[in-house]
Amino acid sequence: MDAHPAAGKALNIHQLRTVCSSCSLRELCLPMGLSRAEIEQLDQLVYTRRRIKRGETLYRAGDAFGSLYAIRTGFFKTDVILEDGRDQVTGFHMPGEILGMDGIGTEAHACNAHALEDGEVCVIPFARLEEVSREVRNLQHQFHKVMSREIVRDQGVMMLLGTMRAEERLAAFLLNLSQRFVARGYSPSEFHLRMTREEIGSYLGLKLETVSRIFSKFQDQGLIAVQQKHIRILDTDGLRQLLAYREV
Amino acid sequence: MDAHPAAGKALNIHQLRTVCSSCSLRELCLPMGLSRAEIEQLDQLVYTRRRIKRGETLYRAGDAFGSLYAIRTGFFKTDVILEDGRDQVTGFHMPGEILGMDGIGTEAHACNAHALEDGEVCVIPFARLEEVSREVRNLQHQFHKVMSREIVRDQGVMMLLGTMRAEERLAAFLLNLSQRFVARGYSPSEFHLRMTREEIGSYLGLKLETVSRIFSKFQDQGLIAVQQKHIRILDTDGLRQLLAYREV
DNA sequence: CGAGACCGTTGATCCAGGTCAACACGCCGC
DNA sequence: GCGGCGTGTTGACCTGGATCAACGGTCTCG
Repeated sequence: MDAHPAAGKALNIHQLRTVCSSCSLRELCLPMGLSRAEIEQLDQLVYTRRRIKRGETLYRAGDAFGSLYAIRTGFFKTDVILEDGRDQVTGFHMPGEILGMDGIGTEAHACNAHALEDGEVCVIPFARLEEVSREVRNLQHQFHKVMSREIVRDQGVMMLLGTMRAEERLAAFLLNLSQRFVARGYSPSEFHLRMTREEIGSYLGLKLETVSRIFSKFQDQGLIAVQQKHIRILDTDGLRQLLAYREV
Repeated sequence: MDAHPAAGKALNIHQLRTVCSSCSLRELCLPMGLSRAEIEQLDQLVYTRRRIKRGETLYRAGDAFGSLYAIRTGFFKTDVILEDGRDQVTGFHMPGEILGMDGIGTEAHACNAHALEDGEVCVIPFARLEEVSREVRNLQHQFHKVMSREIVRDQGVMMLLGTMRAEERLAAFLLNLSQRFVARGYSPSEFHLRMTREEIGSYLGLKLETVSRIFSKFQDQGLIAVQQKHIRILDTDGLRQLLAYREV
């Protein structure tokens, strides 16, 4: 801690830490592809952060929609719950990803977003985002891309749920996580699962016992090493072949 | 046919038929909620139509993305195909719905869009849409809502594929179609399925035999009357209860 | 209007994954 | 350090829907 910060420069350390232009995730998040000047315009609208503790919700289905949230740190899940209690995890979300776009259409959130570990999000007031993106062409386009990619991601999940067998689903899940960890500078082959077997199962349309069994099977086959939530991928190609493999 | 159209007024019958402001779907489609003046600005960018014959594709996965498409007439399906040939129908689409948003993120389409019957779409050049929506606040917002609703729709499909049993899936499917037909002024209880059992199965993550069997079962139970592709819903509440019904 | 290709239905059988049950292993607070 | 609870593993068994197979209906196009 600087006892005597140089005047001016250090004045806004807190703000500096808060803005997109100095954020280490800017290459993954909404500012992706924007120029320095454009990111500075983004800075003007993203000035609030929110800390979420593990187990807490960022928003719930039915909550009035007002903002999007960019994940800064922590791991989140989104889910939808039916009246009868069945729930479907619709996604796991990492730093740099945007949450809350489900709320735009109806002014109310359609799903629940939970923190799987303590984390922090940047609050992006949506009306302001629309305002600024009317002026910053690239921001507008970038935001459209983010939404579009969410639609494509969802199609991938449908494919997984609709056509794949249990082993393929798990393999696809692990490879997808691995890829996303790499993009964030983490190891592609060794990571900590923040979610339970039940949550993985819900996401993949499987029961927790099945998830557990297949992890054990993959371990027996030398594809991965599992120790509770700690996963090490030993044979990426082997996992890939599980996906590619088809009788004909 | 007017042999002697009144001068002036009839000059642009073709154009009149082409613009959003005189389109009967404007309450469902992109112009939803826009003022007369705003819709006229939309007219300036939507001036091309494209006819698609049954069985033809509107676009294919990998095609360069340039435009969105608003369905004017006809029934479409979108699907994703894996290298090994398995395919997943990701949606069935009716007049007033927007196709192509999957392409924005990567500049290339991520799925295939096929016409299930002869139809016509309005071509919406995407760069122009972004341009105009930078000027027309409500158009911008409306477009964001359309994308958001697509995301929410996808979450519904995930729920269906991930947590529902075969009968529930079919019941949900029929109720969803019924609802969308009503919104378009058609009968809620009697309609023609444009897709095959196999396509329904693909969408619902079931095999065509299962779809066929459950249709027969629903018929035996007096819930619906099926004759090939012609469906009559006899007991809407009965179908709803299939969804609501849970052991606890 | 007749042949052939789809498309849909139904029956018999099979099996992937669900269900139920027991137990093991952290991890927490006391 | 101990009891209890949430989480994960594994086994035995069951079942919903897949698979395989046969056949009937209907749309299409020459």
